[in-house]
Amino acid sequence: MRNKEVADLFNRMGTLLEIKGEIVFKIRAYYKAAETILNLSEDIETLKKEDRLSEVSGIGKTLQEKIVQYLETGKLEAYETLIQEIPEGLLEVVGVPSVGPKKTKLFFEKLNVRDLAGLREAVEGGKLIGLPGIKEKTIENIARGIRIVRQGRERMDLGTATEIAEKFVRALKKIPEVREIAVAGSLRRGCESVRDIDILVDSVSPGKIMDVFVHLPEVKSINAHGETKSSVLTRENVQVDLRVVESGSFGAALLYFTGSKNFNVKLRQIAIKKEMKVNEYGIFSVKGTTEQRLAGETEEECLRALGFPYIPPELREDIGAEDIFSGKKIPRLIDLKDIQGDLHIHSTWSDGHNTIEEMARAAIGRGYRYVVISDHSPRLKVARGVSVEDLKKKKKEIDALNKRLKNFRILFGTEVEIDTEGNLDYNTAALSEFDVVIAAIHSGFEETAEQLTQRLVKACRSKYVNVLAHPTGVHLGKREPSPIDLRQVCRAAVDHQVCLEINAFPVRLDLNSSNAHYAKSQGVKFVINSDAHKIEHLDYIKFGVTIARRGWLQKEDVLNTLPVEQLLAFVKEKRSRS
DNA sequence: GCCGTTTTCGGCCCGACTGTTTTCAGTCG
Repeated sequence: MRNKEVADLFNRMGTLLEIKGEIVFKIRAYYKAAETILNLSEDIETLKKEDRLSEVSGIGKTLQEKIVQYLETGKLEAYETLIQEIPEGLLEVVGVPSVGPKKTKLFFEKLNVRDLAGLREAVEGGKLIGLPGIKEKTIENIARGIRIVRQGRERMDLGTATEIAEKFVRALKKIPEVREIAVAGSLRRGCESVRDIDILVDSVSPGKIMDVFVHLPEVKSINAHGETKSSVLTRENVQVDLRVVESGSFGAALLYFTGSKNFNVKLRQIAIKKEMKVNEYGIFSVKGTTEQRLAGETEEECLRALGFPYIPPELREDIGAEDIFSGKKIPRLIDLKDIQGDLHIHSTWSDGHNTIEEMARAAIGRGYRYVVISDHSPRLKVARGVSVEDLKKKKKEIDALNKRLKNFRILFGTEVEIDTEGNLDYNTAALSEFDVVIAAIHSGFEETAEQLTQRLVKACRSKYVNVLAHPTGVHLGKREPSPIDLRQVCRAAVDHQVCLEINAFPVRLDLNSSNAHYAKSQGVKFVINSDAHKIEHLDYIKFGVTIARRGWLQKEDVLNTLPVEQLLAFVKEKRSRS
């Protein structure tokens, strides 16, 4: 897949054209194309080969030619020409907070600033003083922006972001003037990772709320402090934005601040066609110069005014956008309460922190009907994988516990290693003893895409494998997803009755939502698992459900929404088949 | 640069905050 590569190229093109001062619509076309390509479920090379690039909306004749040229030669002439004129280093300059394309151009033309280092020198050398529209305050802001860039504001995982957001929500809720409060933005949409946190408050005293907010102990510095909108940086370098509106606008504001950006743009375009207007204060009908408010209090009401049913935040993305805007029915998405058991849980038998009993009781406390204790296999030495000899003892412990537990089943499972040849780390005799077998790759990620793909495919062919855990191996901030051929893996999974896991561990979230959406289209069945290594991790399951929802999954797509008997029947059927 | 059951030309989402300005441009989301 070279989709990301092409998308990056177009994004860079867009930014450089912005600095150059091209008309905004041309620039927007590049950005839009980049985003579309990034969200394609199909390989752009396949589309090119099959001459179907023109089917992609937002990609016209010119961009098609550019894509073809780049894919074939590895270079784009237009880009090479552009960077002769606008240095590539300016891409990092324009990335500095409070420096946009206009200032970047100004610094380049007047001071020959060509990259971030150049900007820093110019600021420290006092060179910015005297430039048009630049005074002391602006220079201060730029200096701060440079510091922020150098510290690196990375994307957070959903777990970290949720924690920080909850801290702010708790603190703000204590203000009596807060009538309602909600987290919005990418966190509400459940994005795999988020860059900043958006909070929305319903109140008639915005000033008071703002004052409390910017002075909370978590706040390190204040980016902006206005009447209804403020932005701060926490001590962990996380940006938190707060917006205050009144009740009549709360739904419209929530809709607006939840995004996604593309979703909002689309809504507004539709509104215009219907002689309506959408902003954060409401939905209005526009007749000549008179505006009349039609909705605003709740999201449902706003969407209804525009002719839509309620659209869950997780679906307000590019994935499936065409279905939404063409008026297709919104399916009933899977819900956390549909989950009957967690199939991927570790215990002290390998690298877990809690005993089987402790994990089981915690699972009972969360309303589950069963769990699979799926400890690592011996090959994964760092995780103290369970030896073949110990498996018998472990099974005995589980059997004894099951006799004591009512209305709950502990299943005997494993997360068995797939070695570099695609073989499993337990022999057939051992594998046949498990109730459920999860297979996973934890090493040898440096292999080629083809090799990695074949390892997974071969694992699917084993009559004992029921689940492929974290199929791409992605680990936020540590490891990029393996370049596996998901199409082949999906086919093997369907052919051999293997479920693909949505691993809910916040730094993993693997499959991610777009992969899950694609896999569903290929007929794949799923399991959603926490991969818990201690009791508290069991709650991560909610992030997995969020990802599943973002992938348009329904209850019937997910195996661990079934009662234990049907789960075991699924395993039995495969074993009897091969 | 894209796109079209009002258009092949003339549109292309909307508003807050900041810092610099005497009414607005730039940046951000």
